[in-house]
Amino acid sequence: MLSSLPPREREIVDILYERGASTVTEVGEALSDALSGSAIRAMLKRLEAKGFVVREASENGFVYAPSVSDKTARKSALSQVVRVFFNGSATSAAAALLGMQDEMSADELDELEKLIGQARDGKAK
Amino acid sequence: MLSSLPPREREIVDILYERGASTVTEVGEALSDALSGSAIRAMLKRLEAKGFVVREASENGFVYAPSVSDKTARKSALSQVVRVFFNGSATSAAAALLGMQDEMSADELDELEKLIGQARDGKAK
DNA sequence: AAAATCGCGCTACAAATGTAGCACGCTACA
DNA sequence: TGTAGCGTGCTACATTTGTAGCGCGATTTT
Repeated sequence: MLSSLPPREREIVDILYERGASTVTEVGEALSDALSGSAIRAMLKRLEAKGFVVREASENGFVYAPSVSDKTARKSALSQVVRVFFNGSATSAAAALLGMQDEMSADELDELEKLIGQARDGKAK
Repeated sequence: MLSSLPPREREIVDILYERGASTVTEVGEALSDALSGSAIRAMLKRLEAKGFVVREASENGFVYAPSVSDKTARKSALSQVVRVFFNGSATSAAAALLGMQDEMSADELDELEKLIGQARDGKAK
């Protein structure tokens, strides 16, 4: 569980999910406050030991990536929030998302409507 | 930011959001693994010092509550997830929520559709 | 009123976390 | 062809977390 990670480590995996596989330097750039390379490496190492990230060698050094698939991670992050903040109701969470619609275009709303239709169909069957 | 909290402290605030204001004992019951009362109290104390929880005396001891309103916390939790796991797209997050629709009834889907309509109206104006 | 409880705060301490410094090997290029 | 620069992997260490034990006052129980 991501939520079992200490803040800094958590921040780093988050970066990895946000930016995708990255090198130590890239992680450093994304960090909220600058850290020494070795500090970052140490974090990454622990993360690797705990099994949250994997690394792979490439030309300019290692690239680190989350070991859990985006898909899985998303799902668990989402249900976490739903449980804690929305009484387990995915619907109210979705509603809240709608409320932050400054970032939602008309097209996106259409898209969502379509998805709702599909969900309903799936249910009907 | 909640995400700056160490795992255990985080777990405790989560409980506070999930269950609402609680006593030490109640927190203890909700905890994933049993802790001594004093351990919990110590956590809560730190949380209070950091300003994440507030406490208020009542008949049977203190009740602890998150200092940040549910509303605010929800919003920030949500946008956190959206940023990290959904490339900042609230829409795809909502879509993913739909995907977890085992828990969504037809009524809820209707409700959501209505909300989309409203969002669209708000935009149109 | 002595004894058993209960919630509380304090202190203490082991373990985990957060961070930097150092020495090493591999480029690149003056 | 040395020397300046990366990226790396230790090791070390201060701080923070995570947890329990102890002693205290208030409340209940015999």
